[in-house]
Parts: sequence; C-alpha cells; structure tokens
Amino acid sequence: MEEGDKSDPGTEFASDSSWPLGPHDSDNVYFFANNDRGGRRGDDDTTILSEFGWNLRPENDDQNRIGGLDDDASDFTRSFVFPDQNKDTTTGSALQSSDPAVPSGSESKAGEATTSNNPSVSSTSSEDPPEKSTGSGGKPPEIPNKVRKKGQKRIRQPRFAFMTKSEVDHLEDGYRWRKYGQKAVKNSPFPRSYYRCTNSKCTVKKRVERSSDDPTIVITTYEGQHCHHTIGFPRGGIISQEVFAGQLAPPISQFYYPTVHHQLPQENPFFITQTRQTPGEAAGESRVMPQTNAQPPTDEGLLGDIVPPNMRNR
DNA sequence: CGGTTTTGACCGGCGC
DNA sequence: GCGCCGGTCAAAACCG
Repeated sequence: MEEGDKSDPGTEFASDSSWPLGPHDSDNVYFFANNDRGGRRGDDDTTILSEFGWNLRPENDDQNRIGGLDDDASDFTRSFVFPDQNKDTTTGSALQSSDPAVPSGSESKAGEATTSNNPSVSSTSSEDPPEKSTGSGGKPPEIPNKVRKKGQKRIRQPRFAFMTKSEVDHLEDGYRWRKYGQKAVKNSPFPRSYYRCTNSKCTVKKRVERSSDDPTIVITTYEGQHCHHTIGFPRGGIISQEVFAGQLAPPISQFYYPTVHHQLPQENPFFITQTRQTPGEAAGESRVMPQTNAQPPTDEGLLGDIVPPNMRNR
C-alpha cells in the first residue's frame, strides 16, 4: 500500500476558518495537506468546512477493542466536514439532498440511503431500512426499497465528516451502530469500517477509518440523518439531537464540548484540532461541559457553533 | 437466544 | 469493454 490517501477520497477540504467559534485555545492544531488522494472517483461530497474540536468519549468504554481510553489516548480532536451539497449555502437549502445532480461520480452505491432523507425532513417516513433489500446472495444491489431505475443515479445523502485525534477508532456518539462491513483502503494500511444505525428506521451510516498520514487521527464520516434521538449515554449524557434537525446529525451532540482551538491558517485546507481531555473525562466520568467559552448553546445549540450560518437551513 | 462482528463475495460506477 | 475500487450483503462466528 501506498499511502497518501486520506480516507475520503474525494473529500473536499475547504478551509473556512470563518466559523463562528468562540475563542479557543489554540493548543494543538494539526494541519493536513490536501493532497489529492487517489480516489478514483471524485467521490465524495464531503467537505471540511471548518475546524472544530471537542472531546468525545471513545466508544470503547466497554465495548471496544481498541485501545483503552484511560490512557493517554484520551485526546480527541475533531474537524468537521460537510457535504458539498451544503456548500452552496447560499440559500441554505443545502442539505436537501435533492441534489439532482448528485455529484458526479460519487455515488457509488452508497447505500441506500438516499431515499430521501431529506435532512430537513426528518422524517422517517420513507424510509425503511435499506437493508433488506434483497435477499440472496447476489442481492439486488441496492435498490433499497424503492425502485431505482438504472439510469438513475443514486443520490447520496449529505455527509458530515470530521477528524478526531484518538487512539480509539470508533467513538461513542450516542447512537448504536452495527458494523456491516470493513474494507481495506487503498493507499492506506488501515481498513475502513462501515456502520449502520441500529434503529431500523434510521438509514444513517457512518464510515470510520484512520488517516494513513497520521494514524492517530480517525476520520469519521456520517451519511444521512437520524430520524430518532440518541440513546443517551450510560453515564448520563443524553444527547440532544434536535439541534441538528434539519442538518445532518452530527453525532456529537453531547458530552464534551471542548475547547475549540482556533487558529487555522487559511491556507491549510485541511486541519484538525486536538483537544486534550483528562483521563477521567475520557473515561466518561465527567461529561459535557460546554466550556467552550461562553455561549452556551442557544437554541441554535451546537448547530450554532458548528454550522456556519450560511449553511443552515434557515 | 438475540444481537453484533467478521469476512469473502458480489455489484455497480468510473477511468482508461 | 475491462479492470479497479468503494460500498454492501449475508452467512457464519462470536458474545453477553
């Protein structure tokens, strides 16, 4: 394998340091060059709009296999990536996956999703779990449930990705996920894992992989929008997802609200921040602490912090 | 026993 | 048209 790839092939990294994040400490900021990774397809539509960092508890708490979090592995960092679709933002409607155009080649088959989940509509409705579309071994690819005709490209749902500096691959985000696949990533020694929300009505999926450039960084990409609330965390954290209603549902909503480090060189398209958390926190002992200086989430909640105004639906 | 993970096979899109 | 590759399926293995 060669390296050089960054997980999301096609992910676009936009440097938008204009996020309305409050003052942050700028401890460690990591920058990644936006090399083009080799993905063949321009794949994705994910874009990093800005940086933002907060701590999350590694899922591993009790179930993970990867490193422990008690140790120093406790630093997490994240950066967000938004789908191109959203980029437009000019109006804000962005998230509508309606994107007729479905980015070029991006859609491989991402899965079913698509059906619609318009982010803004949170509805559940439509969708049924893609999963079962088929049946037999050869399974009809994806036609999720609905009939997708050939010719019709599958519409990829908006994606939301972020990077987290963590030794734990799969971070706890308040939802329950079932792994449905794992693949070796080209140009990377690390495999990519595919997860689907266990809620049968929810079509949200996520991919988790490690950056080949920096193994300490985990890149998590969410696709779709949850149509339900989080399950809450064992240690009491409950997440509110509403903030994101209408937006992708960033998994995060919860726990730590770390310090966001600011200071991103505009020139660097891709960056991630690092936040450090104490072992205790990592262990989940303390949670959520919006200490992001000031501004507790208002009704815009996290959204207000992480989603640039021009990206909001309204 | 039910839910989750593992893993090889399969499918479809895209580039050449 | 072919091969590559990302993404998904599904049977078997695991685990609590």
